[in-house]
Amino acid sequence: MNYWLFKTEPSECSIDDFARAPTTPIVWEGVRNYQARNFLRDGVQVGDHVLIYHSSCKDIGVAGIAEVVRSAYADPSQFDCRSIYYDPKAKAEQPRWVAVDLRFVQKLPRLITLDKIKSSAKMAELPVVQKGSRLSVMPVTIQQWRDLLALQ
DNA sequence: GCCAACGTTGGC
DNA sequence: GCCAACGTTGGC
Repeated sequence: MNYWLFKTEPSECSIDDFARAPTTPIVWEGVRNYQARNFLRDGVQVGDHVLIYHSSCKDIGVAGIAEVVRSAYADPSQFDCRSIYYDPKAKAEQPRWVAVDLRFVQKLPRLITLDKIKSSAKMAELPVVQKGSRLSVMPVTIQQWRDLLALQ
């Protein structure tokens, strides 16, 4: 089992959206970066646990936890010309992008803020605090997972 | 809205 | 395959 951190802009989809419909699978689509896609396609497995991280917003940080319930499949939004994620170069017989499905596990009682993560020496190696790190899907070690959740 | 740090594109 | 120009991300 692996651990991950997924970034999302809460104005698009936030932990509260998931909490409101906790039994509805969360379709994680729209990843349009090859390195992040490769993690999704080759690494993310059913049963993996995921930190939901809110970015590009007022309250930045880890907001909750989800679990993978479906591994990588062709991201439907790449074929949808009305979608902001539409990719005219993607072909049905050779999809470029993949999606996974998640299940809501919990919203953390309090956000683990980026400030707090940065101020923890144990989190120095966490990809999300590395300079220039912009991946929306990043691996997290079990130790980082435990240490991070211990910050709350 | 600024800007650093990427990633992508396309001409050559 | 190089690299300049352009686009995007995301914290501040």
